[in-house]
Amino acid sequence: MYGLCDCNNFYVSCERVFRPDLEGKPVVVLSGNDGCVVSRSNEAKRLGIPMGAPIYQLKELVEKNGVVCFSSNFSLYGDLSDRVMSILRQNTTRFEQYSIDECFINLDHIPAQEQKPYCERLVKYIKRGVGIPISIGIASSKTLAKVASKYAKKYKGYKGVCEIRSEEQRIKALSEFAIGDVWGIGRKAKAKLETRNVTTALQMTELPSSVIQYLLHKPGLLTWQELRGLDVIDITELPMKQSVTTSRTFANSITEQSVLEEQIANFCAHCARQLRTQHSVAQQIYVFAHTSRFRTDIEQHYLGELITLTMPTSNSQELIHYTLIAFRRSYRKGVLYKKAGVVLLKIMPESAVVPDLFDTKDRSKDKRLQQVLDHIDSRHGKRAIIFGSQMSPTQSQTAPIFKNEHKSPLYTTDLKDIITIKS
DNA sequence: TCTGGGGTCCTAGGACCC
DNA sequence: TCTGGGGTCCTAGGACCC
Repeated sequence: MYGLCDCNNFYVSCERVFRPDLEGKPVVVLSGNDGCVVSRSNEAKRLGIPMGAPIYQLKELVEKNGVVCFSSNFSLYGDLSDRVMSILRQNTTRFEQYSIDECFINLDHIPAQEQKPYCERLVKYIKRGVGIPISIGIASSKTLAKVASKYAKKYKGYKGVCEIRSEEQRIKALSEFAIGDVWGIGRKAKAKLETRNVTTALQMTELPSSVIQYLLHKPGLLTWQELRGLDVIDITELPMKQSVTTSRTFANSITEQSVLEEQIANFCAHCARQLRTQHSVAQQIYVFAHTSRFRTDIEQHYLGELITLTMPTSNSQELIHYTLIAFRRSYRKGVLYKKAGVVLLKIMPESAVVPDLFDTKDRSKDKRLQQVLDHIDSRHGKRAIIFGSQMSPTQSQTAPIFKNEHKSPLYTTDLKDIITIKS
């Protein structure tokens, strides 16, 4: 049996840990650049604030009801996520983290009739110890456990834990569960199933497998089996990410090359640092930048360049160097760039790199330098020391690049001294 | 005026091989 | 007139997730 543990309204709950006065009030957390609503308290949901809505469209509703808005604060959410996850990890023999606020725990080390009370104690313990409310769904497959967790969240009477164990419970739960809410059924799959008059999860399980295979292929078939109680979806925790992305939307469009390059260098450095923390290297870089897709008054422009390196690396300086070369290949003067990003691909463990006989670079020297820089970073905080390319050489940009007007405190020391080195 | 960010898996089709 | 069969690997794009 699995327990799917899901933090309730996670980002909002994180903000409330430090602001208990906001309990019972409508609260939302916004995406980067204070754009869209990405997390809502129950009160905000009740006001009809939809997930993903641009906040500027809700101005009136927000003001009228005193909705409290927060900019996203990912170091805070990551921190609280780690605390919740480490408790759950200690309470199972098999732990699989699925996202920042969700994980599956195996419950087979506990007798069947004890599993529900055990999970109820976990819910209480995490609320008391970390301050985050969670829900747990118990079932024999991951998809059914997700269904159960939705019921646990929906009805107060469950005290945060709902289980689907008997066949009767499974039929009952699925017969009232909308097809589009099933894990793995997105917009397209929902539409296809509706042409076969399927609107509930139960009706999907009643279609023959051949029809599911024809309509939805392998992923759909797996979901179908899971809904029937079979445990077939594997969430193998990849020890290493297969790609690393850093991208941002700017508060105002950027046209100036030097300003854009500074941002792109920053994105690249951020990716490279992530690579090093997982002791891996990348052999490909994809850099992109484009105009706002919502603007109809200007010509859309999309820049995307892929570079393959002869030697995979995690060295910031080297990655920034090639990223900027790629970027300059297609930067166009006068274009209003609204978003940009860097993706590192072809990732492999550092230990798997085979030295190149004809390599002209002194890699051990580069590595030692990088280690010193990382050491300074870890001691004095991120961006304590940065490359020159990460700072704009021109001062013409006066408007802020990003918007974060409602960010909660970081509870970490600010760095005043910034050392710059030539890159 | 203003509209997020970061991932994974699967499939079809092309290139290439014998 | 008529142009095979079987396989692998890679890539781009679609779909989905939180």
